[in-house]
Amino acid sequence: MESRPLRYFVAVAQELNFARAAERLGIASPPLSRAIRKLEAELGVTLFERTTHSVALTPAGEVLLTEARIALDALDAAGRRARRAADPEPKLVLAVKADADAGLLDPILAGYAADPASRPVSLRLCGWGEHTRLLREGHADAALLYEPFDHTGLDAETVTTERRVAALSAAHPLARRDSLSLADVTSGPPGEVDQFVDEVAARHRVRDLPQLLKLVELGDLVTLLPESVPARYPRPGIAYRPVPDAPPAVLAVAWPQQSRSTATAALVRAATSLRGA
Amino acid sequence: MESRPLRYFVAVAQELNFARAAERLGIASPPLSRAIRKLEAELGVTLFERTTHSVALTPAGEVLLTEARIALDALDAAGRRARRAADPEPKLVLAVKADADAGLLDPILAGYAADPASRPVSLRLCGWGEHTRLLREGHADAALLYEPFDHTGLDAETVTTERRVAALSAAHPLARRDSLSLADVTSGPPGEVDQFVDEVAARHRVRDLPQLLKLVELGDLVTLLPESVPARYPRPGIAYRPVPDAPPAVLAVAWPQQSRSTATAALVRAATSLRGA
DNA sequence: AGATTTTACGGGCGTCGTAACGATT
DNA sequence: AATCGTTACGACGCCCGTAAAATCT
Repeated sequence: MESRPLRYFVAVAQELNFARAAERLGIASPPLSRAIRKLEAELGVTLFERTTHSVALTPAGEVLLTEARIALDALDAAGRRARRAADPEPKLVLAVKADADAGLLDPILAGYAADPASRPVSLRLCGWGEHTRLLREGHADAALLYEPFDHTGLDAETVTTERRVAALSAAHPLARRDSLSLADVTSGPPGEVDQFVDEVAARHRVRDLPQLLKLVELGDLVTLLPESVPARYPRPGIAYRPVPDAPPAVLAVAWPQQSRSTATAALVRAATSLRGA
Repeated sequence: MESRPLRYFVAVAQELNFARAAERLGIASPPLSRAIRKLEAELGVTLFERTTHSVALTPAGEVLLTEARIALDALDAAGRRARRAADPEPKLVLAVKADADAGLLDPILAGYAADPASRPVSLRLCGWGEHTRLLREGHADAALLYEPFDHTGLDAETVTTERRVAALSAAHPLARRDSLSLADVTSGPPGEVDQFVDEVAARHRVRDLPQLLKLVELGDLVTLLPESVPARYPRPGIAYRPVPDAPPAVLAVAWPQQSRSTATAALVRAATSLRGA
């Protein structure tokens, strides 16, 4: 199994259209069509159900898509990590989303710097759910992120857990109460709080916390945040109210499972050693 | 990054000899030499320190070797899993080493068969430490195996924990005692028991339990075994003695981390539901 | 009729193999 | 002298691109 046909396959599977996929790959349609047929022949499996005006994945194709993404990520990561291993002054790259650190980034870095195995740290700021991709593709050595996330190929340790607060407009009727319950906020089935939080952000096309808070201030939405946020983002127009029955927010440090780096291990030590504090 | 040069690289890194690696790959030396140079150029990194009569990996090469193995395994696994996904009557392949099941294989299979999500099971018997390779390369859907093992790319749950017993010749002086301590048996630093067990087997080139017991009977060695063994392998010439201070043997069920198969999930349920019993 | 995938054909680039060279033990 | 990695060179094959055909909406 070669990697190039697999890249072609992923492109087609994403576009579900040979012409567009070919364009994205920078080749013409015919070679692409043949490459896919050859791949199907090699595997002895039909990957796409094609009619002239529609392309759909077969069950085998679905499986290959998820597996192929993993394999191709690993391939990219291999090259990138080898390159970085040749760096005479290797930096430790830590992926963090702005403000998604429970205020612990500085103490973690301070504790890390004191470790003899530590290295200079390069922060890689990233957005929603990018952490895991950066780790899997070899762009980052470690990441600081909130659960839940896809643990595939990663190891992780909990850094801290926080209670949640609801953020709502100061003018909102619920703001008059001192404390809220989960049902007041999510209005959905319980136990899906993490999904709820992600969906709120995704639905409004919000990419960072200040934007989200702006929408809250305008009364457009109510959301749940870790309790470390209010102290760092006081807003006159926003009321933060505890939600005692909401499950806690879990901040974790994650790293590629196969990592054998002592520098990464030291960072994990530094991050987890704050749990007691 | 293409997969073929990476396969070539792994071959050279394993053989540390271009000629032998080329032979193993079924090509001549020159193309291999050029492929490696090209790969080094692409990465901008030196992978081997070559003098005419010695080839050694650079640090970057070491990193690439471990990463490349993972990526190539994932690539193979992708093809194999896609093939198997096209099977209209898919079987669940369970990797087990003979006698390394704490006697739980039958109950697990029985419980599994009762699950509506279950499928016909095909047992894949394997040897020392092969389980993880079978999982990673897509040959097996799940494995039943003792800790410790390399968890990279795998998820696992504990099935059961067992106390350990020492197996020694009935004629051995220690056999007169009712109970032994760890120090009597390992004679090495403590806390390395799992390593000790593996090494005993590796050192004597033993591939299965009956062979190992034969050596024990002859008085050639003393080893630690899970306490489920004596009942299934009574031997007049062998004394089994409890070792209370030995850490327990942990039997686990493992599966590829990215698995979304309900059939695999059902097997895991069946295996872990025996914990209480 | 329009859009899309697939077959047909010709050209180029990559990779391979044989042969010769250089270097080290 | 022998062994091993590398360079040189000629050839084969795979993959690509353009053009045309087939098929479904």
